[in-house]
Amino acid sequence: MIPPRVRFAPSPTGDLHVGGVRAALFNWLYARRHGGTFVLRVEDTDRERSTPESTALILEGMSWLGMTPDEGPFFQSERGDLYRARLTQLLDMGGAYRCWCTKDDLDAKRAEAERRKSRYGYDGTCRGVTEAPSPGAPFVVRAKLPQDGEVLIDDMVKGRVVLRNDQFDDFILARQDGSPVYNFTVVVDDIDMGITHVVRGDDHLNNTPKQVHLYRLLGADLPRFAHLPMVHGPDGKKLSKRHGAASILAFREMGYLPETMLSFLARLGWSHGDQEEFTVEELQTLFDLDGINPAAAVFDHKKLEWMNGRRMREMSTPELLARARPFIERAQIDPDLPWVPRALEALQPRANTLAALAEGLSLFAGRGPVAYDAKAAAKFLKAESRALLTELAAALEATRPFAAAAIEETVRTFLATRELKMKHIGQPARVALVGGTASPSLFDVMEIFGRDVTLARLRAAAAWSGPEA
RNA sequence: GCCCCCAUCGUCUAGUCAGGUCCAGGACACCAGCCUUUCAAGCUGGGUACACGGGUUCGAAUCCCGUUGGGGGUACCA
Repeated sequence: MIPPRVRFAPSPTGDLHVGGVRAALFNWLYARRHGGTFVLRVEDTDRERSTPESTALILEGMSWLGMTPDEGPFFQSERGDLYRARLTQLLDMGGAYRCWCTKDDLDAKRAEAERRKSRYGYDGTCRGVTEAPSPGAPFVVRAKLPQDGEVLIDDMVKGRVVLRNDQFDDFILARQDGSPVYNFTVVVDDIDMGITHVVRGDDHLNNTPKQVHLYRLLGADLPRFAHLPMVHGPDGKKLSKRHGAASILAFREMGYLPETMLSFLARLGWSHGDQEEFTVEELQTLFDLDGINPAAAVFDHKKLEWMNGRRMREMSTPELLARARPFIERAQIDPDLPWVPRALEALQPRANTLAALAEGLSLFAGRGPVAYDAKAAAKFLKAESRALLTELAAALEATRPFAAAAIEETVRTFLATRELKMKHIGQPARVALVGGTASPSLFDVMEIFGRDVTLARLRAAAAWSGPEA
C-alpha cells in the first residue's frame, strides 16, 4: 500500500473540542499505522469567526496530546493565490459561473421555500447569465453542478452511500469579496497536498458529493473517504460546550493525563476486540479504519475518570510527583517539601485526577491546629475516646523510628494491652489528626505529619471541650 | 419539510461484512459480599441489552424490506 497522506483540518473558531481531537487522533493513528504522513491544516477562511487565540488553543491542545503533525500547520488564509488560480481555472472551463443574485433575493426565496415546507436550493437564475446586470455589480462565484444523476460514495466507515444530485445546488465557491469558501478550499487543498484519505466527522457526509464534483471538475483523482460517527453528550446530541467540558484543554486543567485521553477517545467509536486500554504505541500499531463502529458514541465521563485513575496508580512516586507538580503548585503547596512523596504514595489509590491528588495533599499542608468537622467530632471525640487519645499520645512518644510500620506496631500493642480493637481508636484518632472521617491509613498519616504534629493534634483533640454552642 | 447516517445492557463495546460454537461476551457505572481503622484501591459475585414488525433460511443479533426512534445536513460557517 502506498503511504497514506491524511490531514486534520480544524477551523479556529473556538476551543479544540473533544470531537475534533478524536478526528485528529484517528487521522494521526492511521498515518502512524501505515507509515503515512499527517498534515495539519488550519481552515481559517471565515474571517469573521476565526481568531488567532483559537489557533493557539488548537496548536497547544495538539502538542499536549503529542500529536505532532508531519507537515504544517498550514493556514488557508495564506493560500489565497492558489484558490484564485483554481477559481479562474474553473470559470474559464465553465465549471463555475458568476452569480449576481443579491443576498436579499436569496433570503426571500429561502423564506418562501420554508413557508411551503419544501427544500431550498439555489434556483440557477444566473447559470446562463454572462453579463453583469450593471457595470461593476458585485457577484459570487458558484460551482456548476450536474442537476440529475447521482454520486456514489464508497465510504470506508459507512459503506456505499448514494446521494442524488438534485439534492444539492450550485453552491458558492467564492464570496462577493472574492474570498473562497470551505467546500472549495477543502478540495483545492486536499488535491494540492496530495491527501489520499479524507477522515472526518460524518457531519460532512452531505458535503462530500459537492466536493466529489469539484474533484472531477478539477481533473483530480478522488481520495478515499471515511466518515467518523459523532461524539455525543449524555443527552444524545453532538457534544458541545453545553455539556460542560468539551474543550480538550479543560481536561488538562482537570488533571487528566494526555495518554488517558488518547486511549479513551480511541475507544470511542473504535475497538480492538475487548481491549479497554491502550498505550500510544499500541494504538499506533493496532489502529485501523475497519475497526470503526458506524454509530455515534456518548462521551462517558465516569469511564474516563476510572481510566485515568488506573494510569495514575501504575505510576512510580517520582513520576507521579513530576506529573502532578503544576497541580501541587496551583494548590499552593511546595512540591519539594520532604513529606510530599510519602503523602502522594498514600493518596495514589484515592485520586483519579492529578487535580484531585493535589487537593488531597492539602490534607497534610497545615501543621497547626485542625478544624474539626462538627458531626465527626461530636460522634468520635467523646470523653472515653479522648482519654484514650491522651494515652495513645504518650505511647507514641517512644516510637522509633516514627514511621508507619513502627507506629502500627505501637498502636497494635497499645490496643492489645487494653483488649481493645482498632475500631475503638481509629476514627477518634483520624478526626484528631485531619479533622474529618476520611483519610489514608492512620499510620501513614502519622508518619507524614511526624511525631510533633501527631502528638500535638492527638492531645488537642483530647482536650477538646465539645461544640461551642 | 426534504436528504443522509445510525440502531446489542444506563454508557463504551465484542459478535454483524464470510448466518449455527450467542437462551449474547468484556468494560464503566450500579448493587451485594470479602478485605478493613475511615475513605478509596483491590478481589469475588449479581442484575440489566440484540428497538419493533414482516420476510429469506433447517437455523438470524447477524441477510432483505418496512416501521419507530435517535442523530446529522439543508449558509456569501466549517
